[in-house]
Amino acid sequence: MEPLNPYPPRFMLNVDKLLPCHSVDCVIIGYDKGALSVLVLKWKDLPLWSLPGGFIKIDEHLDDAALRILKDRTGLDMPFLTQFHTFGQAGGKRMSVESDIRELIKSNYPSIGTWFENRFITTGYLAMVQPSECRLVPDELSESCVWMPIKDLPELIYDHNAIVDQAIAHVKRQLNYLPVGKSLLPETFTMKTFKLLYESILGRELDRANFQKKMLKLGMLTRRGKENKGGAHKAPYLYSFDHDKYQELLEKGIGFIP
Amino acid sequence: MEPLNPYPPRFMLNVDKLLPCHSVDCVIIGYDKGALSVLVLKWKDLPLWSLPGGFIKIDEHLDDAALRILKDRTGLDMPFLTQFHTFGQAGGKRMSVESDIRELIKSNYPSIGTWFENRFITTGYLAMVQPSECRLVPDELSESCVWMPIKDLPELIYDHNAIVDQAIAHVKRQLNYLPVGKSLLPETFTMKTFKLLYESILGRELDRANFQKKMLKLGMLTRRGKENKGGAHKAPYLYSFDHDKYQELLEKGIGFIP
DNA sequence: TCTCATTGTGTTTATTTTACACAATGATAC
DNA sequence: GTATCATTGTGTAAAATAAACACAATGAGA
Repeated sequence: MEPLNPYPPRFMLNVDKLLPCHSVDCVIIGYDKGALSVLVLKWKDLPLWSLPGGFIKIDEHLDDAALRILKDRTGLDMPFLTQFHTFGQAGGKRMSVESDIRELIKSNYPSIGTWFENRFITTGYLAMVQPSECRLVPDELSESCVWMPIKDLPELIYDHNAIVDQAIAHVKRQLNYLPVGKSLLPETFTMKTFKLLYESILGRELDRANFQKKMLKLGMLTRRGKENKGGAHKAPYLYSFDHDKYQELLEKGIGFIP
Repeated sequence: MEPLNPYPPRFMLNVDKLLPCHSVDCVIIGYDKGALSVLVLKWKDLPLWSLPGGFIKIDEHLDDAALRILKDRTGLDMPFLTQFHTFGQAGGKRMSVESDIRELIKSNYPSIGTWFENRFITTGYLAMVQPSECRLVPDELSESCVWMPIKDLPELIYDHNAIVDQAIAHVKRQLNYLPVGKSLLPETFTMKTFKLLYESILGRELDRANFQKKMLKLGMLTRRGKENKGGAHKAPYLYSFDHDKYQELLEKGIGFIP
């Protein structure tokens, strides 16, 4: 005998313990093989993609809600995480897309009730992580949780594409105050990797020689030996961050890039 | 015959049409006589000071709520207004102060009911205005609405003092991207006034000659004649902004100050 | 051992920042 | 009138920084 409903309710929100008009969306950025990626969720049974997000418990700090969501998706405990904007749209584009999605949710997950019909204000959080450190786990509504190159993101629900754009713009503008290197690079890395990271964020090429000299002069890098696995060329040094010095420079907002 | 309740309900919130867990607090900054000031409200009948704030209507954009609150207090239609942080505290300091205030509100404004017992997430908005352009109007809970020098603010309710501090820190850090001159200075001004404004924001002295040359070189100032009312000294030029050029420089984030 | 893309560092030039000098101004005091 | 003087507008030299490019060293692969 076939089940009557091919999409039985597998998801239950404890709605009574959540703030009814505020949510969190996370733009989780990773860097791998020379490109920036964002963590996105593929919905169960539905042709929808979205950012990892969630709701805030009645007695939970907003930042803690973001941390919890991040930990649930990536397993990470102490990632770099900061809010970058609160999106307060009441209607317009968001609502028009939402109506389709609401229908889909209603028919597939009737147990959620009218929760998704609430009007939510959502705070966008930016996280920067090392993909290799993550143990990706989709949420109850999703079938998978994957890294997608920022240059080639699928269409996301609501205004999530715009949220990603704004997160990237934030990173670009706040570059001198964000721990991009420390958060996105592995423990040791070559100067070429470091420069490529900056170039993918800034969207422009940097002079190799000047980048190298500037970074070294800041005094936050420690040489860790040589990487002997490249091709037919000089083996580059490996570097790691002097975390104390790095933090000190960041707080003073001393620029890595003018 | 005396009224039974010396504090009759004079204030009614249309609670049904408001988001129940989100509010807006405005740090409205003005500049006058060489000092930065913030607009604060003195509560009716209570020894309390607070920032202008309010709630968001169900179908209102968060930014529009902030605009509405700002217009209600100052009469201004097109001020510079931007959000700078969303405060998501669930308990701690905020709640402990809040309990006193809740008692006061309950006994004095019983019609409000338990609204103020909700847990609110609040988005801080920064506005920069010219005090001389404002027609100050207190809100329903307040008896007055006044400019207070930032250096000498009274103790404010909740965590409003911390919100002000964070707003100022935001202005300092984002100085090169915020229209401080255009927003805070009158139509015409002397270079000395302009420099004093930057000095009060940055909290340090700037070289007079270099400041002047740099600002002139940017090409956003128009000379408007001389100010002939000073003391025994050379009369300074008056300047005004070339608004198009000013906007262009701001968007590119070209620095006024390195 | 020769090749060669890549790497580390040096040098030169242009630009910006900093510090300070100095003449011009114009209301005030005499 | 005119001498005074704090302030203002501009200039200039020194120091620091950024940009552009040169070049030798490296080391796996041919």
